[in-house]
Amino acid sequence: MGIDKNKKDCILVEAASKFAQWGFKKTSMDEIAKAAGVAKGTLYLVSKSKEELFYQVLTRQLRRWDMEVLEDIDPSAPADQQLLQASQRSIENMSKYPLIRDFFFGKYQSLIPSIKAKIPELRTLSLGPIREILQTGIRQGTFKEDLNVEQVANILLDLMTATFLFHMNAQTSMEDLREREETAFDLIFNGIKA
Amino acid sequence: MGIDKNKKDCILVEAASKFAQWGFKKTSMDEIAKAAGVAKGTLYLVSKSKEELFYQVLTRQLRRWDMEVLEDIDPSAPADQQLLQASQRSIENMSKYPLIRDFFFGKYQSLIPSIKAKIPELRTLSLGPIREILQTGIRQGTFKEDLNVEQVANILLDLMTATFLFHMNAQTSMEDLREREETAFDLIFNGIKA
DNA sequence: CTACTGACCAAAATACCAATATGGTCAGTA
DNA sequence: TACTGACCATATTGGTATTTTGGTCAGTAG
Repeated sequence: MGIDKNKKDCILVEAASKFAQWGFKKTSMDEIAKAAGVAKGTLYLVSKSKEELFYQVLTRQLRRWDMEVLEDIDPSAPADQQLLQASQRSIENMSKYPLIRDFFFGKYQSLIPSIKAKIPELRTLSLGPIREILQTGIRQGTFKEDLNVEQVANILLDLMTATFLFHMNAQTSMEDLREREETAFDLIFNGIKA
Repeated sequence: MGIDKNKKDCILVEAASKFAQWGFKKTSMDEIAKAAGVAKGTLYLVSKSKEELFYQVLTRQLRRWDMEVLEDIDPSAPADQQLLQASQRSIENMSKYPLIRDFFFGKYQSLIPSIKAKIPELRTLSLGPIREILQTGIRQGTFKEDLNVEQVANILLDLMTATFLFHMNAQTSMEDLREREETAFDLIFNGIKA
């Protein structure tokens, strides 16, 4: 019972594509339905509103993002190296996943009121890989054992977001971005204390 | 020769007030002129265009911001304490100086094309206090002596921006913001290495 | 029976355009 | 000569007729 799994997948994929291309406001449900080869009413078997559909797309992309971040990390490597790789991959992903990036930038805040209530859940999802690596690092003895994992993970995510935000605004070169990433990571890992 | 200093000050003050209240687009030159008790033409003795006037207002606010940050810092205190105070004050200032905050958030990027070219100068201004404290700290032996001051200062500014951005988006409490600030600072100072 | 459709509706967005407001200028004034 | 404000081309606004949109649901196909 319920909607066909393949049809649902197709709808969510097409919706993601359209939302990424035109943004939330400028993408119509008709457009999505047409792209998915489905009647408009069917969209409402997937989600009860456009905002809800967008939220589903967002969480889906976020899970894919997480997978991609974790996917090219060597679990047997030292945690600090894992963390550096995860950071770099996350920042790369900001170009690849405009919806997620805009969410981190707080763009949907004012545009989609209902998303405000969902921030905690979306954040929790976003923090997945970092949190895991931090915990691994603590277990391995690479990181301080009294680390407030949740707090530190949030700060790391903020830092990545801001690094990319600046990169976009100032249109700095990729080399500058890389260098900044590495300095930031070194700073986080070793601190600035003499 | 040139425009009267008091008149210029008055214009810049009123312009700052109006821009902060209505934003760049929704503030008219007529409005500013009226508020400053001056004819519209006089504004063009201060700057050759509206965008240029906005830029002048921005640099002025930025200098005031810097002064306020430095003003309640004890120069004889250890550099790490100075840095913490400067960070906290900067984040407080984000509420007080909406124009600066929006500049950090990259809001004028798309709105005022000419501001893109000015980013490096504005950034240099913004980094003033942090840079100074970092250098003091290195001289005092509080911070590592091989620190890339410019790079680290930029990262710290990014981190503050992002911390406040998240605070705004997720509408977290002031206590949460404070706690996050402190954890972030501890992280920057000591690092996460075991 | 039920997953799915698409004509349908109220509400929102858009295209259009006359009226107004705006950024910028410059001949004139105090 | 520092300053003014009427002036101009252009951009923005308000009003509104028209189209599009989010969402529904009676009906259909399998």
